[in-house]
Amino acid sequence: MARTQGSHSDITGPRIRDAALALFARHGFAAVSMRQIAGAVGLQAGALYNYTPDKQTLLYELMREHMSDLLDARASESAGAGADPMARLENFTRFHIRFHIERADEVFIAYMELRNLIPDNFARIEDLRRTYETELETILRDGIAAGVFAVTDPRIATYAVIAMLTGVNTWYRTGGRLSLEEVETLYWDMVRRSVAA
Amino acid sequence: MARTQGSHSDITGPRIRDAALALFARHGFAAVSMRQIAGAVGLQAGALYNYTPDKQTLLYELMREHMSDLLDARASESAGAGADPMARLENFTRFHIRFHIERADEVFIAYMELRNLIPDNFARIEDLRRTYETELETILRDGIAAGVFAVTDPRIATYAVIAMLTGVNTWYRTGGRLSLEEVETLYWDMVRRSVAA
DNA sequence: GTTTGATATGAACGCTTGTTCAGTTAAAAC
DNA sequence: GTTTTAACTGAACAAGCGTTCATATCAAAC
Repeated sequence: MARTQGSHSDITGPRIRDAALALFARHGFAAVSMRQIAGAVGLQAGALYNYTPDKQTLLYELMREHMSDLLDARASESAGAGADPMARLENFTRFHIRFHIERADEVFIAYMELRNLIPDNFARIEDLRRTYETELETILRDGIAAGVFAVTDPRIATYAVIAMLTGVNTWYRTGGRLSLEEVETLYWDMVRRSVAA
Repeated sequence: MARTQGSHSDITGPRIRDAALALFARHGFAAVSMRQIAGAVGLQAGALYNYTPDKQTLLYELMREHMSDLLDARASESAGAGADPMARLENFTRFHIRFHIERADEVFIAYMELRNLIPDNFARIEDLRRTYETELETILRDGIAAGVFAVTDPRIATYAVIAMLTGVNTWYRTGGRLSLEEVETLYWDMVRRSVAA
């Protein structure tokens, strides 16, 4: 009988998700067939349905896990960040760049394939994203209240900073001209100046 | 006989491109069929091949025209912009936001569907984009030379500013809280501070 | 009024799609 | 050693895909 949730050992489920992730990132969700995914892990297409109820859910789970990982990783790192808004903003900036570069495929999918989610799933992913962005907005508001930031509209500034940071993914390649540490510092410099009082 | 380039009156060609544009933007290139496009303009699928040799070229032409329009519009506006780097940067910033919001569908496609282009077409579109971005990089370099900008890495700063500005498209909706003029001013404020000496 | 030629139809082509399922396999449970 | 059960295959399903083409339509040209 078909079965969607894990049993005892289950190494196949993650392998399918990894293959789907790579293929979706390279060719796009709509352009990848279940047969291609199955082929990438040495199975026939029908066997995939032991691990996912359908293709849509496979995509949704990839996105949900990614956003969930993002929020968990962020929670770990912001835990010991102290109260100073400037330090928190630097911490957020460097974290965002590092995490997003480390998971370039997941990030790409989470941005590009939103329209392939059914409305319910779309709303859930957007909710997680809003949670993440709200932390940045809070940092900005705290900094304004403390007089260290001069920002007219914290919500718009949040969008602006996130877009700028996520943009690193469009050009950064490992082994290029700049190390990740250098990139972080360059961007932190621009973020700081764009909001500092 | 089939024919790909315009004849005398030709209102159908543009109507097909408009329909394809809207459908590609909403559902993605791979998820839209030639029959859907044809249906949107009241034709059968076969008739589309009087106007385009294939689906791929239809996509490529949409992107190419968009990038071409962008470069033309930019050339017109930067013509009378003077020599002051600060003024040129403000002009570029406001132009970018305005043009990209006015053509949200085209922008969306030009970013999202790059991977559906065959390599030759991809290279051509990227070339046009690089031309556009180079103007911003030149403004930044001129401003550094003139001592009005303090930017460590002009190429990275170009990427950062473009990403920040294009990000407006992900949240801006006409009739929302802020007018386009207000958005331009908010972003110009952040761009200016992020690069000013 | 006939001819021309562009424009459209609608059926057909071969192929791929997501998904289902009866049947095979092989290992674990008793 | 037999039974149970999860995992997988391979074929099938109906539907849809991009594209081609013989044929029809109909306005403009002569």
